[in-house]
Amino acid sequence: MLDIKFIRENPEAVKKGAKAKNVDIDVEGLLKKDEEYRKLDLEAQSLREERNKAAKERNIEKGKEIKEKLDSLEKNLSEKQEEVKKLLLQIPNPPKEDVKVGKNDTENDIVKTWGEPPKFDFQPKDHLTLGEALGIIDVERASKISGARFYFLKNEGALLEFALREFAFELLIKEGFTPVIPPVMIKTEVMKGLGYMENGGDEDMYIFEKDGLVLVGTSEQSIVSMHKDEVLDVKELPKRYVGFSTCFRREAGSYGKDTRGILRAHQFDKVEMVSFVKQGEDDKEHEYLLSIEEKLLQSLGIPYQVVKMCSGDLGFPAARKYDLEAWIPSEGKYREVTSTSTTTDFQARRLNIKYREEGKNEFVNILNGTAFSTRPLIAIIENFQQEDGSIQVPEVLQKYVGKKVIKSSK
RNA sequence: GGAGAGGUCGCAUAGCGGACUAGUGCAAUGGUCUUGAAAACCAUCGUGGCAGAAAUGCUACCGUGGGUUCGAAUCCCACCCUCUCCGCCA
Repeated sequence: MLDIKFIRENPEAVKKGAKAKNVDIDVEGLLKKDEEYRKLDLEAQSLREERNKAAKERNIEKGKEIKEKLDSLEKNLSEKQEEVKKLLLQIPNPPKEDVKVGKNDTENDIVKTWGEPPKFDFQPKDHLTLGEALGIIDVERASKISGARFYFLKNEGALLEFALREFAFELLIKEGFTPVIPPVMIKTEVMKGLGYMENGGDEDMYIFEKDGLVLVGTSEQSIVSMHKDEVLDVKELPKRYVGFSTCFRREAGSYGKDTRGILRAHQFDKVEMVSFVKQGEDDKEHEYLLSIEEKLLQSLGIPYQVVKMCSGDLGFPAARKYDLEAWIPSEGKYREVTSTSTTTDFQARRLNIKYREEGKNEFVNILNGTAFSTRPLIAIIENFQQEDGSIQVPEVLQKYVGKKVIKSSK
């Protein structure tokens, strides 16, 4: 959510930002409604003033008269307020100055490439073929009991995932992040507050009507909401969390896309970073989160490229976003494995998360980034495959997996 | 699941239809005193909105949403949450 005052003063900038994101908004309509709202509000205020006076004087007759007027006025007022709010919530966070204006993912820029794609003197297999043969991934049985887009991770498959998690947690705790395991179900109201249920976002969610709960699509949703309606002490900032949780996505509208293997599933695990920083310090923090994500992939030895999203490929709350794409040999291309975004004060305003400095309250800036998810597992399996179908375990993960090579036990 | 208690300003507590313009204590901030500190004392001290150049004024907010009333923190209804006890259960 943007500050209505900012919109009043910078309507052109707001329009420009929305256009760059391909979002249709009605700024003029919003400002007109806002003006009407303020006019009504002023009237209501002075009526209430009279009402309070009359009550104090025990002027029952006059009080009754005012009450009647006020009742209808307040009804209009709250309707108008709803209309303003509805329009306000439809306005996306404008992209940062340095973000290229572009239509969609075809206009994203590769800003960095690290490592060399491995050269195989045999035909590399994909992660599912390898995983099934090694007995570490089982999609067939998962579909028997849960349907499409589910998987079992078994044996070293399960261990590899724990290894990624442990490795990420150890590194991030050293960096001062607070480890956290958040709830994976949050109230529908809270999810709405996050702004993820608008524009059809609810189509991608598992919703429990009876309990008023929603399964999170990323632990960012629980962790960011953790400080909802709080005023943080400036001394606590930057406040950084590393969370682990299972994530749930209906993947509606992605039928036929990435159906093979475990790249796109209804349920997967993710280690997520969330930072709360002072107003204006998000650029620095964004580079920091990016550097951590790079360090993690580098430690594994996975070749990757950093892609800076153009305006049209940014989500609704993001002002800047980087994707880290790992090399996937079976596809012969880079695929997104992690990403990081700054939402500036957009989410904070919506969730009412502030910090106090020198007696003044200010909205925090909130950023998020993936440390690891199940996806890097795919990159490991494919990049470190051997001709005999075994997989070399990255050195940094060996102590967690307990071996250097994953071989078929058959 | 059953029975009870309770949600008030950062924290703790008072208030249970009209002087509540929400009191008090603690914490915090500034100051006095002190070589420095502690203590003591003095002062300041909730959030949002609107109007205003500003000083300031008005208004809303006592878990949330409705209702009763000229007037609600206070009464009524619904919901949410927390705690205690019992039952069940990782």
